[in-house]
Amino acid sequence: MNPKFYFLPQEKQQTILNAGFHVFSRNSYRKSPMSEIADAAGIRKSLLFHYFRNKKELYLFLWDTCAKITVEEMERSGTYEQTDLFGSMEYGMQAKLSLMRRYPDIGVFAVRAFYEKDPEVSSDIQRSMGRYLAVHAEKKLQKLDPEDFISGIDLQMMYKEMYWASEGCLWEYIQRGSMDTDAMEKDFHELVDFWKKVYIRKRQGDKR
Amino acid sequence: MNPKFYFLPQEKQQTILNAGFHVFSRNSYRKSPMSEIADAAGIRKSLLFHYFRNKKELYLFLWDTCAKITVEEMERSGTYEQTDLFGSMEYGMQAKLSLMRRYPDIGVFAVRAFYEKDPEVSSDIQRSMGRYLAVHAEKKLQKLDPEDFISGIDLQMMYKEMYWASEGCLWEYIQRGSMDTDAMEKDFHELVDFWKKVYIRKRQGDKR
DNA sequence: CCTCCGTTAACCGAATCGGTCAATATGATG
DNA sequence: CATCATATTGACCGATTCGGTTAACGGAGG
Repeated sequence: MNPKFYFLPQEKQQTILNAGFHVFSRNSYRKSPMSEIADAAGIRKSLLFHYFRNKKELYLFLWDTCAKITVEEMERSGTYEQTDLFGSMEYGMQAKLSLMRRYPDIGVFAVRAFYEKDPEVSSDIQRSMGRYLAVHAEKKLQKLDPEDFISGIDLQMMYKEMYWASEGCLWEYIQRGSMDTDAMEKDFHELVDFWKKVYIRKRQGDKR
Repeated sequence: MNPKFYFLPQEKQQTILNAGFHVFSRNSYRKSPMSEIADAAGIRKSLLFHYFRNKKELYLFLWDTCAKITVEEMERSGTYEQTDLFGSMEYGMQAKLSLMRRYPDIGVFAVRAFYEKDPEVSSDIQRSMGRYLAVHAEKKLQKLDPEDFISGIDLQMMYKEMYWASEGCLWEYIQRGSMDTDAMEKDFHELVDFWKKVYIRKRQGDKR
């Protein structure tokens, strides 16, 4: 990638990145034309080729950038330091939302890239994935105290259910095409509120 | 559409339909080549054009077929007659699963077609949608008796949460690319079980 | 042998693809 | 104004792919 790209004004860089995320998130690698990305970025195709030698380079650059800023955002938000389940859930959501406000299509792009089958890029994606695959939050489950939740509840199932619900909510917005992050934030917040009310054990002496 | 298509053996019809659902569900209308569909169906492109005059005709035929068999399956399964919320949820899921066993990509196809923007087909899709848009299950909510559920629960939120969770679960399978309907059935069933345990009010004198 | 018909190979013109490059626009400097 | 470096573009290329057509193939039945 041409280092001159980094000297572009932040805003222009972001526009180009978003154009890439957008097109690659809606089509497979092979069916994502550079021309379409250039159009979405408001520049000419030739300029896009000026910054990135070829399509593959742009694609992998987007993938790396995606991983980089995701990790940055997660650390910045303090999600990892949260010990409470619902707290970390909400923090994680906030991080995701803040990311999606700057890069609306980054989430779908990441998923699609991860499952991309095209031999021209799939191996590179999978290889670099090994580096980024952090020890996922599943560990959280073992630290949960059953006494904090309503009696008899299957904590693993609860966690899975919560995960699916938030993904399903996200999916609804994705399908619609418009990424109204404010509405999403509201929905997510209501979800967490609902979970708290339903799943948390009410102890005698608790306020509320 | 060439009426000869109907005289094909059921199995071959289904193979062609599935090939169409598959390709159109993974790419936009414009980026779904007829050749790819023919390949997926195991026939030559020219034969595909023998049954369907052009791409648009095939696409709209798939859309109509999709609507038709969905309605059929819903009626056959008896989902509409279910009065109990979780019962209708489970019946609906079973109907969806039975559909997806025969037509693995029909669900994603339907969603994608509904949001398709290409001017060559979007207007036709939207127009015919008006005919199929049944009075959705949302009415169910008003018939629910709050006494049946744990006290203080927001029923609307509960319903929304359940919907999202099932969609999120579905999404996970879609992304993975493989439609393991048996595993899905297991997951869905466990979900409903979980909901029942958590949301239903336990009355004194209830068995279990 | 012929006829019928499902099926195909070969082909067509147009469009699109990734990528190149000479030319132009822009802006700073002297 | 002239000069020069840099940012950006238009025009172009060869290869491929697209939707769609058509003549011919090949097997079954008479």
